[in-house]
Amino acid sequence: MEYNHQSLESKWQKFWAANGTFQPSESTEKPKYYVLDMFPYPSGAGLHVGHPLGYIASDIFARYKRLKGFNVLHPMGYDSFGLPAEQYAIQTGQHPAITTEVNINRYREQLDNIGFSYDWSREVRTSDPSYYKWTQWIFMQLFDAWYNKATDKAEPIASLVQHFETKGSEGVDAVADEDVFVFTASGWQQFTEEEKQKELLKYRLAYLRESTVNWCAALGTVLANDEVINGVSERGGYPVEQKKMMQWSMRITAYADRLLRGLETIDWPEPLIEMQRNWIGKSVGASVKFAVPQINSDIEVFTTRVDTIYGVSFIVLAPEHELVEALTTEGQRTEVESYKDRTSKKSELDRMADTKTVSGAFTGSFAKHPLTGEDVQIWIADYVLASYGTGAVMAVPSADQRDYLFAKFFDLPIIPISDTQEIEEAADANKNGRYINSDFINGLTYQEAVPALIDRLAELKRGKAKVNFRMRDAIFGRQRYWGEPVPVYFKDGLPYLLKEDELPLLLPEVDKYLPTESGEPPLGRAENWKYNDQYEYELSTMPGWAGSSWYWFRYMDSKNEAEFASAEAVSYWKAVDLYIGGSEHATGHLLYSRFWNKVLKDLGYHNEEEPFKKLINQGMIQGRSNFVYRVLDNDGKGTNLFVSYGLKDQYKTIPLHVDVNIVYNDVLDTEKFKSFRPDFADAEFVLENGKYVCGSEVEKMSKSKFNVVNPDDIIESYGADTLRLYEMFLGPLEQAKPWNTNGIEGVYKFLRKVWRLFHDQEGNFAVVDAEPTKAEFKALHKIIKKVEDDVERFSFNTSVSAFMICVNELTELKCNKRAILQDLILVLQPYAPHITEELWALLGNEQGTISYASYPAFNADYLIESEFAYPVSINGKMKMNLSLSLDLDQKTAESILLENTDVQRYLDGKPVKKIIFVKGKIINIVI
RNA sequence: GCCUAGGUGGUGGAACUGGUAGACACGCAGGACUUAAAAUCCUGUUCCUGUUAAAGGAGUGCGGGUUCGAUUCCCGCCCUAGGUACCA
Repeated sequence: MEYNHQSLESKWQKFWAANGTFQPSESTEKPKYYVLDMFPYPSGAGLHVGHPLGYIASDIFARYKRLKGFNVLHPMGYDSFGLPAEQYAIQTGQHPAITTEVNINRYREQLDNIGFSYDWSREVRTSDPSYYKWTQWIFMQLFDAWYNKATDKAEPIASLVQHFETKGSEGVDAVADEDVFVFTASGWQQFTEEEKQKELLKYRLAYLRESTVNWCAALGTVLANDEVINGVSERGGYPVEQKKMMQWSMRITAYADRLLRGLETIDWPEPLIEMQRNWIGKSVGASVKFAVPQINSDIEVFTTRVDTIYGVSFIVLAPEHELVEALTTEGQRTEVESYKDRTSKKSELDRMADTKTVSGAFTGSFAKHPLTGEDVQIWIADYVLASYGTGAVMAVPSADQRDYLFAKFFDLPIIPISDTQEIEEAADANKNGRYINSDFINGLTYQEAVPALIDRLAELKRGKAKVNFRMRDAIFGRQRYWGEPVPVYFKDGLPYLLKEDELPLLLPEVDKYLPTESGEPPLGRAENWKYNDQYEYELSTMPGWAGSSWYWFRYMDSKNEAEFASAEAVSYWKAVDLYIGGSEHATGHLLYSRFWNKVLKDLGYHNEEEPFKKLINQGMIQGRSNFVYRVLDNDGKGTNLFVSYGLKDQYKTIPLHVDVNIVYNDVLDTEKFKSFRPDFADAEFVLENGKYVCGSEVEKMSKSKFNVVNPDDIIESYGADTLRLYEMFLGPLEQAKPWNTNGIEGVYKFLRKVWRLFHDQEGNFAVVDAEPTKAEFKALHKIIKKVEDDVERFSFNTSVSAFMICVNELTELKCNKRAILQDLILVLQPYAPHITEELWALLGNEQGTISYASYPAFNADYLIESEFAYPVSINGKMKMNLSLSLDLDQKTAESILLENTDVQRYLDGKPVKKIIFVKGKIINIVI
């Protein structure tokens, strides 16, 4: 029988599905292991060959762990709320649920073809009411919680209410809005219900507040900061403007420090950790108040270099700063107004791009330096951002380059503050010297000056140590249809939660998926969209990241109707042990998930501070486009003559994308090319060596570039096992690489060789029970050890090579012994599950039992060779081969060496200075 | 600018804590089997010198250093990819 991947693979895929082979047993002595893939958004284009890379890696790992005796949870689902289905609905009127269903079915079909060991009985879809019921439930938990800094965790809002009732606002140390009131217990009791709710909203983790949002008019929705790239929307590239709106927000800033600290406890790629760190953007410094007597107010600034305070020669405010109006004197009003006007006209994009030109305007007012009491000028300039810190900076031209340029341009004083500063050409921010021109810190070092200054400022009530974060609270509303409804209704303008048993709040039907005439979100079109026919429901829906911020819990207990997951399931499966996905989610999904995980922990639903213990980023697979070269006539018009790549420089040509699926190893199938496009039907070719060779280029995989390779086509011709092995063989998992089908034959050949090991030349099954030789055992034990090492460090590409070497060795040895081959396919099973299941069955084992078999043991004895020749260098240069027993001790080896006449000849009679041993053998002789 | 990762044959890539650089695969060249093709198998394939060969020399982005020995460690530079930015 020949290796027939098609019948064999579908047979085993059906077997696994019918037998529930990959459902973990809930009651077991085995240790648990949770392997998770980032679930996909089911787009209409289906999977291309780049998508499954990470899924294949995690599947290999999951199958490996099962063979190693773990109880493995390896689920899959769909992040099925999202913009494309809604855009499609706007264009065609088809309900997004239908589009989504169709796309999911196609995804499922494609995924099934690859032979993944998912437990599909746990599948989740974020757009399914039985799922989003719990997304809404979690929103309710967040609404009903506040962050207590004293206990450093979130607590039910009831504990805050109780505190207010008994002690008033005193002693509450919360992360909250800035405009919270101060009141006594009786003061609280005198609040009306409305006033109480209004006050509590300032503390809730999910809260409503007017905030500046990234409004994208073209998409008709607000976008999160990470959905805006360089001032345009990530999706579609439409312009984004700043707009004030009432918005649901999540108080993620309360967790800034814990999100930062947690990064040290998890095993994630360094670049990803770095990205989250930057995103959170913690800066340790001080806030300092500069008094402005004219307006009887203070300007508060944030600085990370309080030690430079005696170098302050002016203050700069963002043009949008709230005090600018009051500070502007009559004489300066025209100038300030025109400057504000100019900056407001500049788009965010221009303002970011243009960091070279210095601009600003003097307000005419002065502030008092908190320590010297001197007057410093107050300016406005667009290099100060309203959105960071306090929107105001103390300018120290001698130590900050931006301040330096500003001071030079407007001819403001530059005061050196350190004896090591060199400020002829540029600012010098070094902290190495001792201070000068700095009153009581003169002569001190940086380490001494900072605490002294903070103490003095605190004494004067002009400043204090402060930590500032770049991260903002996350906007949690989208003016969109295809998302989770927020389980909230409004009474007298204030939000109230639905009751828990009223969930899920189902997404209502609408006539169109567009905003209403009055500019309300699509839900404004729903008929009678009211709570108890009386109170308006929230009209915005949740953002895309809501459903994905907790989904790993749902897999633990996906059918549970009473809880998001049972306490038993959550305490058994704990956190995700291995998470594989792309790095594009670094500051979105992966941050929000950590946030929600911490909230749910604080509220007592589980006990894991971090949701994803180990994370691997699979590299993106790019497309590799092929080109043909069309010869141009004298008028520069395209002819029907195409010239091969190597000869194209002899003609005037224009490159055209050609479908990579009619090109093999860069050689064009000219017959297929003629039917590729109607106008190529009578194409003629200038060949080289009888072939038409195409050019190539690495680009993004996309339909328009004709470089999309569909996994289904590969599986059709080579099989899923080949696809799996080849995707791993392509290179290191974490590295980005172009897809190139050229090498796939080698992997396919390998699988046929495996098949032939079990069969004789006539194709009959021919495995014998004879005792294996030492050489055969050695080949086997080498591969067992290698694969074990490789899988544990996710080096799948080197394993594939090792398999090839092993099979070549066994072929050479004509090995057809059961004891060897049976273990070989067990080791190969995670990589190529179909062919190994088939061979396992051919060996007479019970069908399907391979998944529960244990990984073969590796025996070191077979790896140790007793005697062999190996090279020895003299003074680092390769000189000779020695044949020595390995387990010699150093002294014996030395004496043998020195007595050996061959060796002496190489040493030229010189004395030996040193003999270098590595792992028990002589590597080098120094003379 | 800053942060992170990386730079090895015609190509993808290998070399685990410094120890025979180029495993394995593709491609290419030659050969066997075959009427032929497919499939399969064998040989060669870093570059330079050398008629084949024997042999020698160079060689892991560039320039230095440490070491008996460096793709690996250190210093300085160049380039590529990803992230990020008037963040005070």
